[in-house]
Order: sequence, then C-alpha cells, then structure tokens
Amino acid sequence: MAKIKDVAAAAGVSPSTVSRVLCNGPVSDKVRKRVEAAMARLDYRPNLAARRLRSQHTDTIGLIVSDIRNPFFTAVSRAVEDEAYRNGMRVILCNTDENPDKEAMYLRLMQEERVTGVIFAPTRQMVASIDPQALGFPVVMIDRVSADAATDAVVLDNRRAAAQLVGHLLQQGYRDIGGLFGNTSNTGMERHAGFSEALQQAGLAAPARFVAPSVEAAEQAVLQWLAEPARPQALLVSNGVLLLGAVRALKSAGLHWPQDVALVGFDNEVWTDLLGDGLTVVEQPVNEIGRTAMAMLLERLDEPERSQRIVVLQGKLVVRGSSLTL
Amino acid sequence: MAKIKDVAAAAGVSPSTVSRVLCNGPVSDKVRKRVEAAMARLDYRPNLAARRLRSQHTDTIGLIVSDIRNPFFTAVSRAVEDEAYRNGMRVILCNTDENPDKEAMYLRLMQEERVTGVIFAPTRQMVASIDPQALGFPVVMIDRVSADAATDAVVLDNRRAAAQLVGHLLQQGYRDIGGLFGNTSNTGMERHAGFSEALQQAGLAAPARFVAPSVEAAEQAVLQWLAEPARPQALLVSNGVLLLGAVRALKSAGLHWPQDVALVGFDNEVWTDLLGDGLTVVEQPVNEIGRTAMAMLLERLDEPERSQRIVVLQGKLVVRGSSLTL
DNA sequence: GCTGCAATTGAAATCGATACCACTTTTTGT
DNA sequence: ACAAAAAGTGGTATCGATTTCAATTGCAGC
Repeated sequence: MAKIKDVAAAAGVSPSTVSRVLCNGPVSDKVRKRVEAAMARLDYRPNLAARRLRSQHTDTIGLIVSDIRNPFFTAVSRAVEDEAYRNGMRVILCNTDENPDKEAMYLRLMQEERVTGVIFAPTRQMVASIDPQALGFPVVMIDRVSADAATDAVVLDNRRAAAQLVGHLLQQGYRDIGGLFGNTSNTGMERHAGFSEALQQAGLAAPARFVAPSVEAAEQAVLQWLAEPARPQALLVSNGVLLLGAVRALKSAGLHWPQDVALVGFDNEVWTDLLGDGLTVVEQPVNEIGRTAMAMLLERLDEPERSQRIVVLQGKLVVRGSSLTL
Repeated sequence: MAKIKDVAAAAGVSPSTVSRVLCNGPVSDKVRKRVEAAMARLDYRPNLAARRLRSQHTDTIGLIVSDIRNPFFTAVSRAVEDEAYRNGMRVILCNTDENPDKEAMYLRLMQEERVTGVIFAPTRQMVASIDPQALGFPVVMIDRVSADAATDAVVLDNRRAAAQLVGHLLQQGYRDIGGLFGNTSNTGMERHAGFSEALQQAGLAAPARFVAPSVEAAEQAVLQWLAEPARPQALLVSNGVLLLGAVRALKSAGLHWPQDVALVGFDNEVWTDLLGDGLTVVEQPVNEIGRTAMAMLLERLDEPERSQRIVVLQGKLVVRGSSLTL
C-alpha cells in the first residue's frame, strides 16, 4: 500500500507538501493538482494510525451504552453517529450490559484509544465516580445522571415526565396506581421520585417495585403483582424494555387494558400504537438527545474550562387507549 | 499521560522490556512484577495508535449496515460486537442508509483505518463490485449476497424461507397471495424468487410489488394495494421494516387478519407476537448470523488463501394467528 | 571451572504521518 | 524599484509504541 513518501516521489515534491495537500495547508494550485493526480494514480490512502499518533488528535469519540438492542439507545446512537460523522469524527460503540466491570473496562479502552471524548449512559453505581479530569477526556452523560455528577449531561426531565403520567391517570379517575422501575439506573430512581411526589401530593399511596432492567424480570414482577389481591388499577412502567415485559404479562394473564388494569409507560416504541387502542407513553426526544450530547461534547472540546452544564429536555405525553377513563 | 519510556524509567528497565510485559513476551517474573507495579503507579495506558502503527495490525473490524435502527441489524451488530470484543478486536460501525455513495465512502474509510476486515450488508448495486483484493482486507457479506459475489458470506436461505411461508399459506387454503419486497437489496430479490417459484409450482399467479425499504413506503403501497378491487387474500412481506408498514396500513384501513387479509412476513421482532393472535413470520437466526460472520472473518484472516465460502442458514417458521385458515 | 545453550535484557531502527523551522519565491505597498 | 510581508516548499525531528538484533546473564552438563 502506497505511503506518503511514494506519493511525494511520484509527484516530484516533498512529503511535507503531500501532507499539506491532505490537510488543506498552503499549497499552490499547480502542485496540489499534481499531488492529487499522484494520489489517485497510486490509490493512496492516508494511514489514520500514523496521523493520529503524530497529530495527537484521534477525532474519535466513545459511545458507551448498556445495550444497543434497547431501542432507546439504538435511536440515540444513530443520532450520535450521524452528528459525529458530520463533524469528521469516528465513533466506537460499547455495550456494557449494565455491568460496572464492563463499564470500567471500556473506559480504560477509551483511554488507550486516546478518544477525544465520551458519551456515556452509566449505571447508578458508576455515575458519581466518573471524573473527566482523571480520565483525560471530557464526558457527556446521557439518560442517567444525578445531581452529583461532575460532567456535562443531557437528560430527560424524568420527575416531571413521571408526574405527567401520574397526573394523567389521576385525571382519568384512577386512584390505585402502582409503579415499576428499573433498579440499575438513576433514571429509574428519578422517575420513581416523580411518581411518588405526584401521588403524595394527591394524598395517595405510591406502591412501587424495582426490578432488573430486562423484559423477563418485568414480566414476572407484573404477573405476580397482578395476581395479588391488592392489585393496582393502573400501572406506570419506567421504560420501554420493562413496558414490553408488562404487556407480555397482561397478555399471558388474559388481562386487558384499560378495563382490567390501565397501563402507561416511557418510550414511544414502534409497537406502542399498534396494540389495541395503543399505549399511553411519554416519548423521549431520542434524536435530540443524541444530537445534543454530541454538540455538547464538541462545545466542551472547544472550550474546556467552561462550567458544567446540564441540558434537561422535556418528554412528550402521548395519550392513547391504555389509560382511558374506566 | 505516561508513556512507555516513563514506565521503563520508573521500573528501572528498558522500554523494550516494558513492551514485552505488555505483549506477554519473555520476561522474568521479578521484572514483570516491577514493571506492572510501575504501570499501576503511573496509571499507564498504552497508546493504541502508536501500537497499531508500529505493529501493523489494528485489531479493528468494520461493520457496515444500512441502518442500525433496523432491529435485524441491531441484533446482528450486537452479536458481531460481542464476538469481536471477545477476540480482542474493536468494531467501527457505519450506517449507509442504503446509499451506494455512503457505502463507497465508508469502504474508503475502512482502508484508511487499515482495518483487519469488514462485515458488510451491501446494497444490490454494490454486491458485485466488492473486490477484497483491491480493498486490501477480507470482507464477509451478510444478508444480501448474490452468487457472483467474490467474498465469504453468511446468508439466510431466502428462497426456501419465502417458499416455506408460501407453502404454509397454501396449506391454509389461500390462493390469491401477493408479495411485497424491498427494492434495494438482494435479499428482497431472492425472497421474491422463492415466492414466485413456490406459487408457480402450485400453478398460481405471483403478483409482487417492490418498494423502497421504509415503513412509510410499505404502508402506502399496502394501503393502495388493498384498496384495489383485485385485492389479494394474503400478503407476504419481505422484512420486518416493511412488515411494520403493512401492519400500520391494515390498522388504518380498519382491516383485520386473517379475516380480511392474511399476513406473513420476515423477522421475528418483539411486537410480532403481541398483535392480536400474533403474526406468522420466519425468524432469522440473528445471533448466529453475527457470530458466524465474525468467526468466518477470523478464519479467513487465519488462512487467507482458502476458497471462498458461503454459509447458508435456515430460518425458522413461527406460525401464529395471522395466517390461520379462513 | 569451563563450555554451550537458552532465557532475558537493552540499543537502535522503524512504522507513516505531521510539525516546526528555515529557506526561496512571489506579492504587496509606497 | 526596493523593502517588507506573505506564500510556498523542503529537511528533519518527532509522535509512542514494537521489532530486530546483539549482548548479557543464568544454568545444566561434564
């Protein structure tokens, strides 16, 4: 494979000049044309490893999520990647499966890659221990931040979104409302907080359960809950994965919404409006989350010393049949 | 950030020795311990760019798909990434949006990255023009290969799968069967071939339509088709994305399956068993596809001269309510 | 105690680009 | 027309690791 020296020889110039052509440095048009012709003739491809080593910038960002198969992360990833490539950056994607060991391992990998920055959806254990200073690159957290995080972040207004769902259920006449939340992420905790507050303000109890963030765990929990005598009239479910589990549970128990139990949740996944009269959900602005995270990372790189910033985005309540009046 | 020289100085050895510790070369236990202590003390992280440049292997593979938001590719990607990381390799993910220009651009990027190999789901236009020799790295194609491809490949037995669906519909008593296929991928073409053959063998017509691979295009096409007087009794839809469009179309037209029209398709997405009595589909072995593709890439790297190999996997017919007897 | 071989270690070259500096040529201003 | 500034070009050092080769050490066998 041709290298810069070969191109230089073929074009009758120095390697420096070829490099300048590559980087849009000052080169006369005549020479630039000759060099470009030589590159084309030799089918030259600059070696990015060499370039990164010498120039000390990798133009690469890390994107660390729990599981790309979660449609929320799929959508966010896609938005991040588009925005990254648009800015001439590469993305390294990592799945942690909510496993703090994997998180640590991938953060280490990011250091070895000398990434320019990282966009990270951390588990609850990890949130507080992320220190961009020690890591050596800026971090933008998404989806699961707490107030004590030391980085920029893009989050949904989880409390408010949960409260909105509760408010909607109250307005529809429901009083016995249960909440199901993921136990590994801060997001679950915040949604739980919003859920509790809203119900307490209404003077109602706020029975909540916490499960591992998997379809199966949610399905089992819901099955069990609905089999109990004190079954809630309505169920609020904290994210799309758990919501799928809840739907499966209702289906296998032969229960229907909203007659047997009303169901509301988070994440406007493609199937939520196909089921019966549709599921009422809070839709997250997934594209905006991804785009914003990438934009914040770029801004931070531009201006490393600016103060920490947290962008809070609002969800959109999408009312469908699963939460109608009894 | 500490470099190998600093570690060497701290441990009182030469950089060569540190490098040997890093690469499990021959080092005495005593020295190895000292070096490892020094690394830990300095929080040393090897610079992968430097390592790649010098060692001439990047341990990185490219994964080029049309859109990670397509659940089929999501699942395959995840499998590829797991298998890659398990073998100490990094993955660079690219979305081409079925756009040949983007495909070319990303292949070029892969050359600049000096990737070890690429796993690629190409558009129909691209399939024949991929030449691993010219590219400089081995390629394993997935999902959309034709007989004239010059690379290793992992594919579903698309003809047979389509024929299976048709056979199932025939057995259930359907005779007017229409097919909807994506017009950008070879996969669509093969499924169409299997569909046509099966119907011709039964002495029946095989009306088929081709659309852009998007939910919207499929929805519109199905709406229009079902509004025509010569509406088919059953519809076979070529992949999960189009299937979603078809479901939306039926819903908005107020039609029900299987009474108004039977519906079968590809890709066992999470929502296919939640709708009514469920959708009959062929499930692709997504994990196996990803794992196998990665494994084939590794084998090819191990043995560059071995003859081209195509692994054909079988889909699994999952019968549900959408295709029951009239 | 000496020889020979294997196991360790170090010195220096190298991977392929960019950065920096110095030098030449061209352009600009007066 | 001349000085000063700007533009264009080449030479060389350098990024941070691995690799190669040579040198040293340790140890077994006699």
